[in-house]
Amino acid sequence: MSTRDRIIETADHLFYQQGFEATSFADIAAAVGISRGNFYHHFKTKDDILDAVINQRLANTKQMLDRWEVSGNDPAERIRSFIHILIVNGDKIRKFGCPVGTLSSELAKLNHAAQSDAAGLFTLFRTWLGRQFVALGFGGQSDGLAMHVLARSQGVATLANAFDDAGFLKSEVDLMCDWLDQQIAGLTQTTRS
Amino acid sequence: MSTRDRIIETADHLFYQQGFEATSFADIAAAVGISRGNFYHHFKTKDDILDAVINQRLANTKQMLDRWEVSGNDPAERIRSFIHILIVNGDKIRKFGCPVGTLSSELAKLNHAAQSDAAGLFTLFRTWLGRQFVALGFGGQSDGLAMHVLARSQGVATLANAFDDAGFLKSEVDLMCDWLDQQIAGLTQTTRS
DNA sequence: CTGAAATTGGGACAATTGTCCTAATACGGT
DNA sequence: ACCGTATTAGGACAATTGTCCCAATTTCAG
Repeated sequence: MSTRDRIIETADHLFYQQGFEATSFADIAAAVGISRGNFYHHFKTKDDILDAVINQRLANTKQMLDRWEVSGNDPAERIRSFIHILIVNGDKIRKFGCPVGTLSSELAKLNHAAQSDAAGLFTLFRTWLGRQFVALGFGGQSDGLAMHVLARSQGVATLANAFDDAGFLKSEVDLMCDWLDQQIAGLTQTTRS
Repeated sequence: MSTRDRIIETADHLFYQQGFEATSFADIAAAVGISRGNFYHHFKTKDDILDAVINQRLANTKQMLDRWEVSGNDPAERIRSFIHILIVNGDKIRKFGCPVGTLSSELAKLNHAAQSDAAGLFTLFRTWLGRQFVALGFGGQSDGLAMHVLARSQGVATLANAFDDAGFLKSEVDLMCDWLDQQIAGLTQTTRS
C-alpha cells in the first residue's frame, strides 16, 4: 500500500476515534510512522486529508452498497443488512458512535466547508435505501421511509454510545426489523384491497 | 448576573455551537468581555468550565422537566411536549444538532472523564420519560419505550442537522406522535382483553 | 549508468493552546 | 477610615498547532 493510502487509512481511523479537530498532523504522522515533512509532501493542508478521507469513505461505502445490491437477496433482506450494520459494528459504535453521524455533526459545528461532502455519505445510504423501498413497491413514500430508517439508526448509535449499552442496541435493531415487516405487511394489504 | 454565571452561560453557548474542543479559553473570555486572568480566577482548568456547564444544563433540564410534570397535562401530553422540543428548537438543531447528543458524542471521542456526566443529561430525560410511560400503565416496558423515544429524537436531530431539513424534522415529529398514540391504543386494547 | 523527479527526514516558523503568576483595583465588614 | 478578601487586567510560560522549507535519499525512465 502506498504511503498516501496508509496516511488516508490512518487518518480515517483517528478522525473516527478521536474526532477531526482533536487529531493533529503529528498524531497521524506518528501513527503512520513517517515524518511531518513527508506528510506535508502528500497533503498540504488538514482539509486536504479530510477531503481524501471523506472521498475514500464515499468510495468504500458505494462499493459495499453495490455489493449488497447485486447479490441475490430481495430488497427487504438488503434493508435488514443495513440495519444490522449496527450490530456488526456494535463494539466500535458503542465506543465512538456512528462514523457518518459523528463526522457530520462535528463538521457542522466547525462550520467546515466539507460538511456537505460528509453529508454525501448519508445521501449514499439514503438513495440506496430509497431504491430498496421503491423495489418493494413503496413508490413516493420510499425516500421518507429511507430517511426514517437512517434516522432511527443514527439515534440508536448515539444512545448506544452515550450509555455504552449493547442490549439496547440489539433490542432497537429488533424493533426496526419488526417495523420493516409491518410496513411490508401493510403494503401488501393495501395492494390487495 | 455574576461574572461566573455569565462565563458559564457563554461557555454553554459556545460549547454547543462550536464544540468543546474547538472552543478556547480566549474565545470564551472574549465573548464574555473579560480578560483571561479574570477568567482563570473563576475556573482553573477547562474541565472545570465543562463541569460547570454540564451541571447548569442538568439543573436547567431538571427544572424544565419538573415544571412539565407538575402542570395538569396527562402523561401522554407531557411526552408530546418532549417530542415537540425538536420543533421548538428546530432552528438551532438544524444548525448545531442536539446539545445533549453532540456533547455526549464529542466527549466520548475525547475519552473525557465528564462523558458520564454528560450522559446524565440523557438519564434525566430517560427517567422522566420512563415515569410518564409508567403513569400511562406501561409497567416494565416503560424504560424501553423511554429509550426508544430518546433514540428517535436523537436520530431526527442528527439527520435534520446533516441535511438542514426542516420538513423532515416536522414529519418525523408527526410520526413519533402517531407512534405514541398507537402504543397507547394498543395498551388500552390489551387491558380490555 | 545518469540525471531528473518523486519521496523522505528533520527541522523552522508564527500563532494559538491551556495554565499560571503578579500587581492593581473594588468591595464589605468593622 | 481601614484592612483583608474578592475580583480584575495584563502578561509570561512551555507545549502544541498547522504550515512550510530545504537538504538528503530513493526511484526510475532514457
